[in-house]
Amino acid sequence: MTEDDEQMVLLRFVERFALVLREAGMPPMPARVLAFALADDADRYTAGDLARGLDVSPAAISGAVRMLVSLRLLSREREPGTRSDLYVLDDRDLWSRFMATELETLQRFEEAAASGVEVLGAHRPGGRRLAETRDFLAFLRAEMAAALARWPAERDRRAAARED
Amino acid sequence: MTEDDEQMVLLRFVERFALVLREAGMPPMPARVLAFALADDADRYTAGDLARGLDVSPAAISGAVRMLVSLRLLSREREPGTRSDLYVLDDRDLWSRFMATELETLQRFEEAAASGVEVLGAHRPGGRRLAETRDFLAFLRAEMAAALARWPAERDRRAAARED
DNA sequence: CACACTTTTCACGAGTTCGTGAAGTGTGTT
DNA sequence: AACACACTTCACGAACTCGTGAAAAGTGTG
Repeated sequence: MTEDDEQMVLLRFVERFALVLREAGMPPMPARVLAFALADDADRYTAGDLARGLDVSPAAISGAVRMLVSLRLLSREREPGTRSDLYVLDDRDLWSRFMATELETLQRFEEAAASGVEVLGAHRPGGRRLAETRDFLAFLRAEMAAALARWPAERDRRAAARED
Repeated sequence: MTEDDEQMVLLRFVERFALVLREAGMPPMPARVLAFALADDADRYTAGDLARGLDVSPAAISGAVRMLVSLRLLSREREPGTRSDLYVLDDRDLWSRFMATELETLQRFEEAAASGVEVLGAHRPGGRRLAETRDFLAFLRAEMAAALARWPAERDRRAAARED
């Protein structure tokens, strides 16, 4: 397999994975950058690396990494004496952080439902449905947070099991 | 508070709640219809009810309810001898069903990650990251499914507690 | 201090999505 | 059988999103 073939395989995967991220609400370019940083073998990238690797304009990278950094899915580092930032995908708990943003979404749902109960009144059918919604969301959010907290131990347990 | 004022309060809430649904990936009109059906006091609606209630064209309702029905968030009923379908929001486990679609998204992530491990190779850094991703997603999906299964009992427990 | 290099900002064009009005379809009524 | 009513489909216009190229800004080097 030539180097170009490998790159092709990688990019095809990137598009496939990015598509799922997009369906989950992430804009196309951040999705591609995240998928690429995850699947490519390097563990730190300059903006130029990402642009060349994905074969897109540097301008597109700029916006994408800004979003990913703000979501804490990528972190920016700077080696002293160099003129470009390095973007690092901290894979140790990348997905916990990804899910943490989902939890925030869940919380916004919950707050919206709660405010609905307030303005519409809990005694009416609509308000009662909203109250149930709010309770369910609160329950689910707590459960998810607990599950996320359990993951590191679970991961180590699995890794230890594989050692045997 | 006049009837119009109440309607205004309701519609304001609908837009607020729909916004969160949209941020979670639902198109605007289905989001509004779902929010309206949830917060308004009726428990079944004709397409016309929804169009008038939301003050949008019947055409917009048509597409929105089709999507919501296909997502099983709304169900279609037909009273014999009437010429319009009735849309029912089955609030008993509306949110479990909503979350079930989220679980499918999670599964697509998982499958995409797994296929990446296959084509890229588990021994390389990128492949290893994807394998961890796959494992995390599998863990989380199992945890969420378990939490969803616990909800009905939990809800009843809470309802019983309120009775005291 | 000017230059070389990288990244960012900006404005534009292509493509997509959304909701409407108008026409069409289906169903029950007279 | 013709009509009345409700809903659906379709094509359009408006608004938005996305990624690009060009210009600007920032940063280390000679």
